[in-house]
Amino acid sequence: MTRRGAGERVVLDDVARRAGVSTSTASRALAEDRRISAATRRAVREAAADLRYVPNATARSLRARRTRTFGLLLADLSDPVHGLVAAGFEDEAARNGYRVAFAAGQGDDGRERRSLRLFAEQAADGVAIASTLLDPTAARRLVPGGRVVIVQPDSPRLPRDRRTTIRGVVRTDDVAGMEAIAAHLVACGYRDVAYVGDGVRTSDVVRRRALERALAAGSAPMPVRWVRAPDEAWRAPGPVVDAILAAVPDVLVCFDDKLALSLLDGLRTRGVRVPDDVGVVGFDGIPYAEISNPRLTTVVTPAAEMGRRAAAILIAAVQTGTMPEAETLPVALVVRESTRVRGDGKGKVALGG
Amino acid sequence: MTRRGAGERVVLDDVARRAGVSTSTASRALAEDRRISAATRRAVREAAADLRYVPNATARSLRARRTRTFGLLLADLSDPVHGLVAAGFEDEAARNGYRVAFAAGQGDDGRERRSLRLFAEQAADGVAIASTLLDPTAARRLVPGGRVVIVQPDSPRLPRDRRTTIRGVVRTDDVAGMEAIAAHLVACGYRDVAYVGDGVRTSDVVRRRALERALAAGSAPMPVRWVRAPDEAWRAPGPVVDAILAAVPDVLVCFDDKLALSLLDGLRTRGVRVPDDVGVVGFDGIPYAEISNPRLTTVVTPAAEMGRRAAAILIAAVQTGTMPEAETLPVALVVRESTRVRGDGKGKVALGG
DNA sequence: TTGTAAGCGTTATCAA
DNA sequence: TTGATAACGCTTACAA
Repeated sequence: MTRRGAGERVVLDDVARRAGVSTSTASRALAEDRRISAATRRAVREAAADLRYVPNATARSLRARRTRTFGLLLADLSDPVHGLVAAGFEDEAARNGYRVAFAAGQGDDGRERRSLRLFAEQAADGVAIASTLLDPTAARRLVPGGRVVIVQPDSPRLPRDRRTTIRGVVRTDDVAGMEAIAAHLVACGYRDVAYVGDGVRTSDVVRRRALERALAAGSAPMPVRWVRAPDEAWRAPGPVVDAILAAVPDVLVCFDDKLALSLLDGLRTRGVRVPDDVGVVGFDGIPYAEISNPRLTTVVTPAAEMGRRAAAILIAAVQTGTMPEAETLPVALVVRESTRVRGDGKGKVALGG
Repeated sequence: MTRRGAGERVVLDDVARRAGVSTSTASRALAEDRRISAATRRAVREAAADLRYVPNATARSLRARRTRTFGLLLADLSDPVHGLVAAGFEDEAARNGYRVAFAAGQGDDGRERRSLRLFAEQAADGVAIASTLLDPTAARRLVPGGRVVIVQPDSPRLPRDRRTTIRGVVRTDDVAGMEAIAAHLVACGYRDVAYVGDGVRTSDVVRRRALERALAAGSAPMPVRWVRAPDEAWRAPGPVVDAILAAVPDVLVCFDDKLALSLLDGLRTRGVRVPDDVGVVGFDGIPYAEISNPRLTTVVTPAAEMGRRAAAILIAAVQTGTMPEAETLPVALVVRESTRVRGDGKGKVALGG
């Protein structure tokens, strides 16, 4: 009864016994409690080391009523943007002593809810959700404690303009990004602009509207055509390319880089040259956009930083007891090869007038 | 004392009380224990639903001495291959009721060990490690229970050839992949072959050796030149491109797709045309290789499937008590635009073929 | 069929 | 400065 079998795990009692103290003293000693004498502390530390004691986080969590675990829910771990968000989140969390449990929602409402429930059962101290259709209120209801931060919310019920105040949200300044794109398009002399996106996702609508508004506001207002590309069009861009070929615009502004890069390939297949025949602009700044051929002009968003901020916000929420207000991170237009200044009416004749 | 405050979490006792049964009956009822009458079970279920009861996984784990959690340790979550491994792992784990905690080791030995220790404290039921320098034996020592599976081990102490038997390992058949590449190079008529890699990582050495061996074995044996590219060369391929330009070979076989795609860009910058001036071959089959310009000839490895197998192996190990033997997953050469049949004075290959 | 009680490994309270 | 003891919330012998 006294001796533990070979396979048994070493517990605090074993350490205490070996150090000749009580369990509580051992516990306090390992926590470097000042009330325990230095000598006793050392003795306990040594006993623990000798026995290769590994504290049981489960028991500790049960007692402490906090797990030092965050949940991270995202649509797809293999997506480059989400991968970066996850990397930043994990880094910041780990740096502060938090573990990260994660789940992939696959954009499926049911799966997302089930994952949140699992996080709730785990008693995660906080949950971050990336690119979800759930709005913060709904998500919070599913997480006891309601400590939820949403990264790049895609809820139709959530205001995304910069002025609106809301808590527990991290987003990029997409409007500023589109304004920068618009200015660039004007500077390049593009006239016939088309936006490529699904028209459904909130972030898609926000970006398109921002582009329209920015281009309508200039000294020479320009309308924006709209090429519909279903959500997963980047996997098989053929139909979208067909739609584009029906009336090739001067420049395509794409919802994101994945779609833009996919169109680069699709257009090449059909013999359309970028940027000679048509310019292409992306959004996100995924790593590959830097080395595509042609390299992609895009708005770079700080994906890893968003993850880090999400973790930081949760940590702050744990410490202060209140959820910090939304953060909107800056973006930057990076002009590369897929757009360029057009000749003064020379070269290609504009199709759209 | 009887009534819980508003913010308090609902526990099993509350459910039991509301259903008018004891805690144990409630517990059994929620577990659909056949000994509990159907009526009681329903009553308890309803009470739980009314109160929005969420079971406490921490308490359950403490009692059950298993957490239904796996740990996943990989170098970098934002790497496309690792992202896919993680996605597959999470999918298979979730499908079987396991949660996944993950940590990024950043290729740093100290971080890896610390992460494994955290998994140990968490009492993870199993741990998967991707692309680590730790060999299974060392890793197992750090994880109580030793339930560890290594995906694409990179340990110099681990045999990677197909014949050697070992437990808890999932890897791709790199040798077969390189043999396929060699056959393709021969078929294309390439004579001057160069391998680009760091010469340090075990997987790098394995791939290079396999290529050398395969090319030496043909009816017309060919030597393989070796262009050194430090581990992170893909981030800044300039120096490697310089080395290549010093004596441009017929074809470059790269350690992985990241490096190959980066070289595609670097070569283009210097005016070297692919595949006209030099062929390029990658390894891994990351999504972007399908739409690069030119599209990349590469060996496609089943990254997501590796993750899934790793999870399946851990699940089997939990159930059977023994770690299954190594699995070697098949790979497939996919010929695209970055290589092509030489000579015979043919013109440029048409796009989009 | 249901209830009582013990215990999983910690930490915090209260005494000494 | 240290030790006994009671939780934390759940599951499962053992009783009834």
